[in-house]
Amino acid sequence: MSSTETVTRKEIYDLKSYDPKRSIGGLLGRVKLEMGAAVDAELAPLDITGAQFVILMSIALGEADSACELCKGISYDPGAMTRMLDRLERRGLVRRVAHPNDRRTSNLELTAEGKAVYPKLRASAMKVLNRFLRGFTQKEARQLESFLQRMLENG
Amino acid sequence: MSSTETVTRKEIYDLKSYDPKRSIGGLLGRVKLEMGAAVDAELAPLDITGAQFVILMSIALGEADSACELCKGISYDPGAMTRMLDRLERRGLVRRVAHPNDRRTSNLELTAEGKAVYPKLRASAMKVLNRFLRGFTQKEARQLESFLQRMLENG
DNA sequence: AGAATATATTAGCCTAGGCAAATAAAGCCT
DNA sequence: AGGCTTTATTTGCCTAGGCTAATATATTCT
Repeated sequence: MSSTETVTRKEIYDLKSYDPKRSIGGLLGRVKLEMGAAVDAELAPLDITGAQFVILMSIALGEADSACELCKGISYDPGAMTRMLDRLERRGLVRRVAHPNDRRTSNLELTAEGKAVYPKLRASAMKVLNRFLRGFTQKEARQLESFLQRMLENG
Repeated sequence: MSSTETVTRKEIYDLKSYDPKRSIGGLLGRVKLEMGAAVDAELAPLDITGAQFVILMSIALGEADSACELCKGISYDPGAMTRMLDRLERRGLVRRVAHPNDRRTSNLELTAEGKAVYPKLRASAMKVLNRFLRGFTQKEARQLESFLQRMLENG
């Protein structure tokens, strides 16, 4: 064993090297913030917020058809979800339809207007995302996806 | 040119392949959310929130010594910052000291208690971050940092 | 110096999410 | 059927950030 051996660490950051702002944590928060603002700006002409976008997408893609499922899917507060859906319903994008067998819940559907804006939402989000990924190769993007996926599984 | 050539795309996502939830955007939001919750949980015993952590770190590292600089550094609302500093001051972690040459602003300092908790904050944040990065090699972590940095520069 | 401009902070109002309690309807157990 | 537990949603209250206007200093420009 050489006296100058490189120690193989299990941990990524240690007390010496950890710089909050340049760390993955700091960068991640920052990127999320900027990307969120960019999405909001992109959707503003449609009078739809980034938060609403997430809900609309979930419904459109059939990932959830009730408030409860929506909450489970994205760790969102049920009370906040009620109000979110109230807004989307008032806004004419979503409809609550009585569930045939369960009177506790409502099935959620996009209205005609909701279906009409959906492709625009999709395109807007994609546009922003592609902008932030300018200069990335497909391989790098897939790698970044996999890194984030792994972090999620570690959480 | 072969009829089966692979088209080199400039854009990472296209209308066919873009799946919001599995996209870098969706994953990023999710990871941020989970990591934020984990940091909050880790700091809860110290009665300090994740948001407060960010401010305290900025002050501790000398990245900002006034409310205004803090806001600039992290895109935070000035009004919210006033109230944030009010809370930190009431909490006994931060002190506003008169600036000798400019009576509009105050210099921000950590109190003795602030300085005392600082290492704990640092350790807590690091711990959470390392947990989310379990299984990552140093090389992968550096690569992830660089990806995020590039996204930030694209923003 | 005096006016116009820029900067730093603060206060008021609004929106929106988190939490806990309330309500309602299922589902289960016997 | 009657009672206990679970599930789904809603409501009220609290906290906290965003936006705008107000206030107080500084700075700059004649």
